[in-house]
Formats: sequence, C-alpha cells, structure tokens
Amino acid sequence: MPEGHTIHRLSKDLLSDLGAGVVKATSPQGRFAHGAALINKKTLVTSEAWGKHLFLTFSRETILHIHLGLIGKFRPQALEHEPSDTVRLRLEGSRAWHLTGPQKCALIPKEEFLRVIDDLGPDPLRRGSKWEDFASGLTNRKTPIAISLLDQSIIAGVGNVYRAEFLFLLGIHPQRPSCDLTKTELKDLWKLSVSQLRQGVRLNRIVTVSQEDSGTTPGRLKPKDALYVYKREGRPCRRCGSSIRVTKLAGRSCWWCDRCQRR
DNA sequence: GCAAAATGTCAAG
DNA sequence: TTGACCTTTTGCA
Repeated sequence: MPEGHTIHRLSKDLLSDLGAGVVKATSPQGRFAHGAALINKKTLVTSEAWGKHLFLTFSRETILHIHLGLIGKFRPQALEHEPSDTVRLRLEGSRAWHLTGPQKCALIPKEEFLRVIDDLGPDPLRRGSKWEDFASGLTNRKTPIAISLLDQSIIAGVGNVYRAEFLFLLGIHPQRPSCDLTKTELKDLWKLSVSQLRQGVRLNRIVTVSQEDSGTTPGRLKPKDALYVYKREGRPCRRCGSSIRVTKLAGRSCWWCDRCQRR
C-alpha cells in the first residue's frame, strides 16, 4: 500500500478525524503499551507527512513517528470494531484507527524528527520542494535512474510502483545512468511526480493509465487496468503491444517496455 | 489451506 | 547482495 501518496492521505484523514478533541490511545497488541499510555487523552495538534514518514504531534510536543514499511497498514474502522491482537496502536476519535505491522511506531524527541527529515530528498507533495534539489542529487551519479528513484535521499515518497510507471510514461529506460538524463527529462520527471502523487492522494490509490489509454475515468478502473508496466511482465505493452520485461534493480523488480523506453 | 509475495528499510556478510 | 523484520493478501492446489 504505502508510497508517499498513502502517507500524505493518511496524514490529512487522521487530522480531520482525530483533530477535534482528546484522543484515546491503546495498544491491543501490547507492544506499544507504554507509548500509547503517554499519548492517551492528549490532543492531536499536527499531522505531517514527509515522504513515507508520518509524524503526529500531540499536546506537550509529544511526537509519534510512524513508518509503515512494506506491509504496515493504518486503517479507519467503526468504533465498535474489535481490534485484533496484531493491532500495535489504536487511536479513537470520530472513528477508530488501527495500526498493524508498522516498520516504525515510536515516540521520538524533536532532534530525531529533524534528523529524519534532514536525510530526505525533496518530497513532490510538500510545498517548497524544488525540482533543482532533485536534479542536483543526480548530478555525477552513474547509478541507473531506476535505482535513484527509490533512494529517499534523492526524492522522498516514490516507491516501486511509481518508479516503473514514471519511467514508462516518460519513455526513459530504467538502466539509463542518472547523470545522463537531460535537464528537460529531469524537469519532466519532477513534474510527473508532483501530478501523479497528487492524483494518488486524491484517489487514495495509484492510477497512471490515462483516460485515452483506458477509455474510462480513473475511479472506475479495475486494479489490473490502472498501471502500464508494474507487475505486467510478459503481457503486451498498452501503447505498442511488445512484451513487458522485468529485471532486478536495487533489489526490487522493475518492469519496463523495451520498445517504448529507449536507452 | 498453505506458501509466497507485497507500494520498504536497515544491518550484516 | 541477502536476510530480517512484521502482517495481510494473493495465488495455487
């Protein structure tokens, strides 16, 4: 589930749901019992997303740092919905929110918050992020562009789905050395990140296929029709019909179309 | 019904 | 580059 769009959407939804009053916090799993007790009966003051990191600030400057990792989920439930014993944290406002399988769920001091965001590259979903910072992170980098796009210190919030889809949409081969991209390509890559991630927040899912290619609106698309290349190895490219290929880059599968994406 | 994979990251070899 | 982490979902019998 979680690339940057998921976390930014969560950040908004949590604030509108829990921001009104005092929050009740528990840890049905028990593993975060101490932290939950410290948050309990406090007010949610701010909710911020930086790339794939979520920071909830409660009264008295208590900062809760959450990172979902690969398998974590943070989902709204009806108040009467009983939490399973895998729920690390349950927050209760106008709805209940159940956090399961997070990579990180901890109360942190302000210095650590600053350190975490300092290590991140520009986040296309944050105001004030500049494409020049993205571009300067890639100068002199011979690493394949598909590897750079997963590097959170280069661009924060892009994950394995978006990297493959962005490169397809711009006709860029995943193995192209990062430093070989033209200024125009870099600018386009940044602009595409901004528009795609924003759409991801709006729809609360990743849909990259255009209306012309799909013949319908994004909201009505079936999951398997929403993407151009991700997890489509061996299937025909939606643009040219040639077989989608897959390779390992940065330890993760990366899909591309050899005809649409030139080296 | 069970194994494998999953939109992620870090530490160890 | 590989394994570990943590849980749910998917794919295959």
